[in-house]
Amino acid sequence: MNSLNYAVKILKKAGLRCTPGRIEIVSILLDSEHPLSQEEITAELSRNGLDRVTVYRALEAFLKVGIVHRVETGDRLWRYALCACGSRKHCHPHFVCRECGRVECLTGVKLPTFTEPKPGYKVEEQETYLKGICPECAEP
Amino acid sequence: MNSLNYAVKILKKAGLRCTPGRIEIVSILLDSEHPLSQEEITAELSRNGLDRVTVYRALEAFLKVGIVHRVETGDRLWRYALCACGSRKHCHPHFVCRECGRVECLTGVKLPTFTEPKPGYKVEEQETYLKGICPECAEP
DNA sequence: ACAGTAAACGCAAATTTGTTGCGTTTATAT
DNA sequence: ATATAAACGCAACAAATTTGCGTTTACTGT
Repeated sequence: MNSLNYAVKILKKAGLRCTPGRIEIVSILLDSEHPLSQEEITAELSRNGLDRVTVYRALEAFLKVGIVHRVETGDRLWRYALCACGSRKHCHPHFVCRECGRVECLTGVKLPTFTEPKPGYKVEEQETYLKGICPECAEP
Repeated sequence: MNSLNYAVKILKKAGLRCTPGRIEIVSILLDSEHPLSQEEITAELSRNGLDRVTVYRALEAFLKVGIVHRVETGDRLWRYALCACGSRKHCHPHFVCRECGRVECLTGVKLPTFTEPKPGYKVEEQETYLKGICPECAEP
């Protein structure tokens, strides 16, 4: 199934409307290897793209119904990635390159789970960021 | 030793000037159980406090010489805590309460260290945020 | 197919958080 | 005491995101 059709399916399942704009956003996220910011998404939209605000609102709606997760890596940009696990909890750590700023989901890396790291402190969500240098930026 | 005297010591050791403003900022951080934002610090300053910009610049200077570490927990606020370990790397995870927004350093909790989670991806710094509900906010 | 309705949209303006420029004050080494 | 670089205050700026509001559009139920 191509990503446009799959995007429709995702939106329908989430109970959101299948507008051309939202379908395209989901499809862009589907095709991306890493979480994207509003600006990156807007840049990939077809010529007569969407308003910034519309993209922000769509992403917020996606977050609310749990089809994306949101990461903040220290550069004060929200980035969004489709969330296979279907919850807002981050099931994997994220790698952030200090050179190019790209964020990568380390889906293969398992994390220890903390439920109550200190008496009375109940954990609902867990995020780990590994910051460093990615293979492309490490090139000599 | 009271926190004002200790603050002077910290600043001297870091090679920074002991101005009344910076001494007070360090002393506020010393007395705090958790990382503080510029706004929280400014609120705790004595009546004729400091300009926002001055606080930001002081915190930036502290970060540069490594006497504080900075956390960003997803609400787009920088928070700063004195750093016993003397490095900018975060040696412990942080707990973030979804109700009151307060951030706590989990100094007792050990984390597994990743050096190369994926071939070619070199980790320099590692941050873990545990988000949930703190004992005070969990009260019925 | 068609009308009604809530969701989605676009545009303008506002908000929030942090930064820069620049002239003045002050801690500290000499 | 004095020179000087660090620290400061004020005003203006900047980037990312949010809010308000009127218009358009996808979908539900005839």
